Amino acid sequence: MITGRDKKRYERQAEVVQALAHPIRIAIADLLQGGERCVCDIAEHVDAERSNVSRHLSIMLKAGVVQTRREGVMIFYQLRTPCILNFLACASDVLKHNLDEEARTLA
Amino acid sequence: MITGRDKKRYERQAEVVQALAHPIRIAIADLLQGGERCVCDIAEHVDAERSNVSRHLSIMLKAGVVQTRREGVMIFYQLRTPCILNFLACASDVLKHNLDEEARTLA
DNA sequence: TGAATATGTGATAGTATACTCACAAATGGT
DNA sequence: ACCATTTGTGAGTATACTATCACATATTCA
Repeated sequence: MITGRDKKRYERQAEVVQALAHPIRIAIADLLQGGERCVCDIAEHVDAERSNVSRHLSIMLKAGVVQTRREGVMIFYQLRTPCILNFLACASDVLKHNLDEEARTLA
Repeated sequence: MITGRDKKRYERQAEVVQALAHPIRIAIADLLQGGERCVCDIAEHVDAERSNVSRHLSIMLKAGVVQTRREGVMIFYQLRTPCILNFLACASDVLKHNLDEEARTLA
């Protein structure tokens, strides 16, 4: 059986995972592979309104997935740990498995 | 700018990530590290109703995160790829960073 | 076939999440 | 101080998610 301590840990881990569980937030993480970007660049790249992107970024920031640096009027966001990219790689891996299995089913 | 193809990919990756973005589903993934388990064992371990666990498992199954094997009346679930565990490890890593930074802030 | 057990599903209600609009806050330059 | 630009936030609506209950389905055994 799960203990109360485990439950807390799972809840916190879930917050981190949740911070990447949205197409726009994944697109942001993917973009930030190439280094830090300001909000306006991110918004343009993912083709979403700035206020919306700002909200997504605040979710990622709160979860500790990204960190910020101010330079003048702009704020640059970057990934806080490279292991975040493993999320994306593993997700792609799962998708590839799904396709393989689908192909096998149809064959 | 993001292309339509990218958007589809991000949406699909988000589905996979979403399939782990819940405390119970993380608890399940954590449990399945130790090998396949039937639904009844999982439900007991995560301390949730079977119907609820069944739904969470169906989400994970649909996303391709787990796979099943029937044995008599029981259905055993197991992780489909070990890289799933990286999700949890990386989430823990992020949480550790968060604690470190909090400690630095208070110091 | 009929009972017993394990698993999955429809319907519902409560909660949370996401997007948009309008506006606030912060900074730099004139 | 004022204005322009970038970023963040409150409010409201629409959508999606979660948990629960009751019931359906699938399998085994007698």
